[in-house]
Amino acid sequence: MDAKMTFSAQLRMVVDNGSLENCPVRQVMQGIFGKWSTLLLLALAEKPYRFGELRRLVPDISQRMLTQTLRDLERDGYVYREVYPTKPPSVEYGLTELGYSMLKPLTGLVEWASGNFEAVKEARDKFDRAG
Amino acid sequence: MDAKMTFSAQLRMVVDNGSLENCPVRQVMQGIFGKWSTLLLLALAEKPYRFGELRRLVPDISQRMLTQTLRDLERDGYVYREVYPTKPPSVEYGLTELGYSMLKPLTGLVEWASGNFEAVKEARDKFDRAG
DNA sequence: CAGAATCCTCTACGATACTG
DNA sequence: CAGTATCGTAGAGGATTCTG
Repeated sequence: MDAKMTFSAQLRMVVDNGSLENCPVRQVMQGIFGKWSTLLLLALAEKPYRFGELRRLVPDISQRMLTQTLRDLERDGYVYREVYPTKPPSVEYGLTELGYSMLKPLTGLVEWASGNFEAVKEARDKFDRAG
Repeated sequence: MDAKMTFSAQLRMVVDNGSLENCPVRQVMQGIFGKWSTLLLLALAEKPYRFGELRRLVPDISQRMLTQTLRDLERDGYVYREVYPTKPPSVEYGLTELGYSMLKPLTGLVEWASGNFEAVKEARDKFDRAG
């Protein structure tokens, strides 16, 4: 894909393709924008982790959402799942090549948010004060 | 913010800060990841538009969500809102400096999605076939 | 034209309990 | 240890109607 495409060309990529429900770009974005997806991808970017380790790394995720988000990330090809037949079983999760590839632009956004959240907060406060 | 921070440092930025509800980085990301936010930001990146023009550009957005999403983007400081006292009134929306600044990393993600949605689709199909 | 108000649906997410 | 299964809730989003 041409990295120099114009904004309007990008907009068309996202708006068109029939109905929005079927737009592939939107479908990909939806998979990344869940409440826990970014967090887990960042965690796995460091090194592979086991299920229980991820729970401890992200303390307020529920067990249900950890399972489900990992499944979704695995389904989209960002994360692999490796089961070791020990007793009790241990399962390792890690990023795939596609996952690392996607993480680069995602990290750009995280870094922007880290560097600019104060400006956003100020804008919010100002907007709320203006009533 | 140091652009060279490690992934674990980024993770801590997102995980820590007390409870996740209060994490400023997450709050910023949430504002960008809505169903319509990215679409509207891309549209406004080209040039300022009026309310009705945006409706036509993004046909399947409901009037309610267009209003609300524009309000949210304005509140976070990404979008300005300019009212012209004509009859009937016309309202122009456009990106602020902060909006353009944020759009750069966001565009990186959109371009990644545009270039890789087929790989994601293949991963999904393979996963679903495996049952 | 650019919205506000109202009502409704759907699903993402959480809490809890149970299992190979 | 690494999950399933079930139930319940809050909020995002949609459809419709009304207005300065």
